[in-house]
Amino acid sequence: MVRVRIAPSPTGIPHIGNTRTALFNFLFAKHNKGKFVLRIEDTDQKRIVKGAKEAIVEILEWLGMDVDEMHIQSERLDEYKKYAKVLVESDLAFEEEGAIWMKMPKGKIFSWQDKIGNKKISFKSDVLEDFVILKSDGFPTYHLANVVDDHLMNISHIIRGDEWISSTPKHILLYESFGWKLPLFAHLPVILGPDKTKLSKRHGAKSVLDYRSEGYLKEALINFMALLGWGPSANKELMDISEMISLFDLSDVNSASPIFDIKKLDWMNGEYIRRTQNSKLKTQIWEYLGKKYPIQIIEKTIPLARDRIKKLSDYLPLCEFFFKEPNKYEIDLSQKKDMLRHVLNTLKGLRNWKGVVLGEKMQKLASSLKIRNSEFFMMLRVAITGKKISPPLNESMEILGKEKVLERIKNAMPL
RNA sequence: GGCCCCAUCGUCUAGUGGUCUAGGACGUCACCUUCUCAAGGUGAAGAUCAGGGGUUCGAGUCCCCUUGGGGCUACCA
Repeated sequence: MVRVRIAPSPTGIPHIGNTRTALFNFLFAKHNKGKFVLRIEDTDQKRIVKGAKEAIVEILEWLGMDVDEMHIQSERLDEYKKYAKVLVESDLAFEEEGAIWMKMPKGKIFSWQDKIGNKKISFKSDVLEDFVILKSDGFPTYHLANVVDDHLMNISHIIRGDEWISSTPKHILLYESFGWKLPLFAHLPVILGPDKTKLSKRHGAKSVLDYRSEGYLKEALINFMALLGWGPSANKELMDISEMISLFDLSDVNSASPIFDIKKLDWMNGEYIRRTQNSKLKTQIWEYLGKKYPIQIIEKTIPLARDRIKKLSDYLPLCEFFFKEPNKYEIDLSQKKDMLRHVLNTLKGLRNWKGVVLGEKMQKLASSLKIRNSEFFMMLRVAITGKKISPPLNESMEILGKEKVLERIKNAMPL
């Protein structure tokens, strides 16, 4: 029975690095029809950040990584004390200054076969030192709590970040001292930032919640994280979660540290937006914007916007003119008064207010005014939207409606 | 400093001794399409597989060294 766990400490909001570790655990568990356990490692009281635990749970829920069990270490203090005592009684540990220390034996070699890269890693015990397993405040250190819990919770595979490699010999010592069976270890290479150093809050690594509020889709984020250090042999890129689950294999995980490149995430997010059904995208944008804009108008604009946005947050800058009048014009229209008047007069008499019809009319008008199409449309675009970049004008005018279009052209004409 | 891990286009990667004068994706550039911007289509540039030694008939793929990068070295996790 495969049982894996993620063991975050509630010292901050998880970023891409922690979350990818969770994802790999999740994929591995599901692929093997095993269990996915969440264990909050809140054994360092000083570093606990309020709300972090809730954020961890929220992120897992948002991404759809449902946990089968949840444990909290601070509720299990008796357990750790009990096992620390066992070690003291068998003379493998000792007490000093209120803390309990594990004795590091000499002349031993600790080694294991790591599932990432399928390589043997070994450490000489002589370079290691005695270490604290129970702190003087009564809380265990990571090493003790981790080993005790992983054993008690029947964890079969420990899939965690690379930064734990140097601690693994300590954990092996503990397992051996208790006479417990060793789990399998898989140490994931850490994700590096563009500066090639470890992704961390200190380096401004954004929390996963930040990505959500910037308008990234969970499907895109998951897909992107999965590809950081994992290359399915099929060489597939765009995959939904069920495909990832069926393809996932620890032996396909790279040993080298990947660098986080947001450009590819942006592209992927755009891909996912383009694959989202109109009706679903409409709701997502409406909710993303705090339900403040009329959903009927959003709905009409979706076909025009979907190919033009990479993130949900790109929608408003592109489509804001549908909801309110421009308050400035990106091009000076002061020399265009005559032309705008022509447009106004032509449009006034128009009965059939459809994009195609508008298109034909405008083309004709442009040629009769002897002005290049592109120039003509640009003038009109700025007059109506205020901007040099907008969705296609004819369709936008149709959505906006005759009344508003006429009004805007009028307002754009300098006195 | 010590110990450990790592090394294929700018980035994510495919590649597990011969089919690799190294494939795909993002990004970049050009062209097509076009009312702007996108999207889409076509194409291009971009990696002497970090460097040097081996092993082998043959190495990106195995071994060693060097270099570079990263991690750990707390009564943090």
